[in-house]
Amino acid sequence: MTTRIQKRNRKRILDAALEVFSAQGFRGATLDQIAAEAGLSKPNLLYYFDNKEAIHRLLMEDLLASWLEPLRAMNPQGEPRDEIMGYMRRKLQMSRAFPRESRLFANEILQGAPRLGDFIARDLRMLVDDRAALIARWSREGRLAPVDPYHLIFSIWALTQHYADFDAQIRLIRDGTDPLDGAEPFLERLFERLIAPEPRAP
Amino acid sequence: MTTRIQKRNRKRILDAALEVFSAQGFRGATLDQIAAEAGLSKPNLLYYFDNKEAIHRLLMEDLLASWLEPLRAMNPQGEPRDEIMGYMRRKLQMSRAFPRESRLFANEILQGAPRLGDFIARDLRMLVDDRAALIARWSREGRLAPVDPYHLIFSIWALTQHYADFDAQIRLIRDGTDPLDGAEPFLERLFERLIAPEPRAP
DNA sequence: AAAAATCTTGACTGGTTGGTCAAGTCTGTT
DNA sequence: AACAGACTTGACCAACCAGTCAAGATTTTT
Repeated sequence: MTTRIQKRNRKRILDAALEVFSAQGFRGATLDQIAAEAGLSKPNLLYYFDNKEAIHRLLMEDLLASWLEPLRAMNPQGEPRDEIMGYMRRKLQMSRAFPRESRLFANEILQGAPRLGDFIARDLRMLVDDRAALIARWSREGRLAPVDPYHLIFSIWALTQHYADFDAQIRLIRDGTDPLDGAEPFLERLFERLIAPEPRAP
Repeated sequence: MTTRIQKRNRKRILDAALEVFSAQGFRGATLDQIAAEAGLSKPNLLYYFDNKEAIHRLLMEDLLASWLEPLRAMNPQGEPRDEIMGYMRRKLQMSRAFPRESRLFANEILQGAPRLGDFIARDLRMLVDDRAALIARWSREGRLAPVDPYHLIFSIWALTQHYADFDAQIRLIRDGTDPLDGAEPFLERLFERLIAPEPRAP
């Protein structure tokens, strides 16, 4: 049974850990930093989680579901262009709402995916293969421009996650204005032009 | 005066440090890892560099020049579409030739640009502002499609660097094939379609 | 109110990390 | 060969780090 206090403190710890791990990576983060950020003592942290690894693992597990969902939500029965634009919009929305989660994921990949390797090679890969096949079919049917489906998916990842992962850089260049200002119409146009099929020869 | 041995060992150390820093970030990397990677003892490392910070700083300084150059090489007198496509191609080439440098930079930005903040807010920003103005002019003159110049530059960064920074992920999904396979034609097409001006109304 | 269960922390430990140093080895010059 | 300067390293140190523990404080249950 989990008490009221447990709920509150576990949440505090995970939020603090997300802040620190997403900025410093697993090795670069310390329990002292996380404890300070959470407003708890270090032994108290370890009363709620077995060790540093366990905190990180839980964050990762929470990440996984939300990471697959937008792509999984793509509907094979839908209108191709709406489905792809919808996926792009959902990913962009996630970068806006969960930038730290995006950076946590980026850190994991930069380090060579030591903890998420299995998930990526199995779950994510299966889903991507499936969606790539779907997009390839749509292209073959002339409902999308002929386009490499894997690179299309990667380009959606790259463009949407960039706004969260490189937030610090964009802020410094654009002098504090929200990095995502104007991003949505720009990306709409970009992908619209990329996937719009040429008018068919009669 | 720098001797033959100094030259060789400094290079070894910087190469090893690039390997470790780009994968672990500054805080996550240890001198022992770098020393092992370089095939030298730790005190020997510190015979050639004052401290950990100094090694990292030198890597960063080397990075700066090569980071600005492709954008600086954009020619205001050139043909707009060639200049933008050329810039994209140069950036992609850099991701192919220097993936570790790209990841080193990504790590720095993920951490909030603690060491490169000044450079970004001053040098990079000035250059980007200048090129953005150039692109805006080209758009106004009808030589490019009307497009937000900042987001155009960011999209080139996002798409080209993604192949270096998320290399581990792409490899796991594409089962070992070179992540950059097919990337160049895909990006050519993407940016070609994005910036091609609509035929003018007569 | 008192007992039980839960929560909190100061003080500690063993291992790691960045960095020092004195003593030794190697290399180039005469 | 012998000397000077350059290079290398084992042994060490203080600070930091993940994690432990016993003792006390707080909350919940009876």
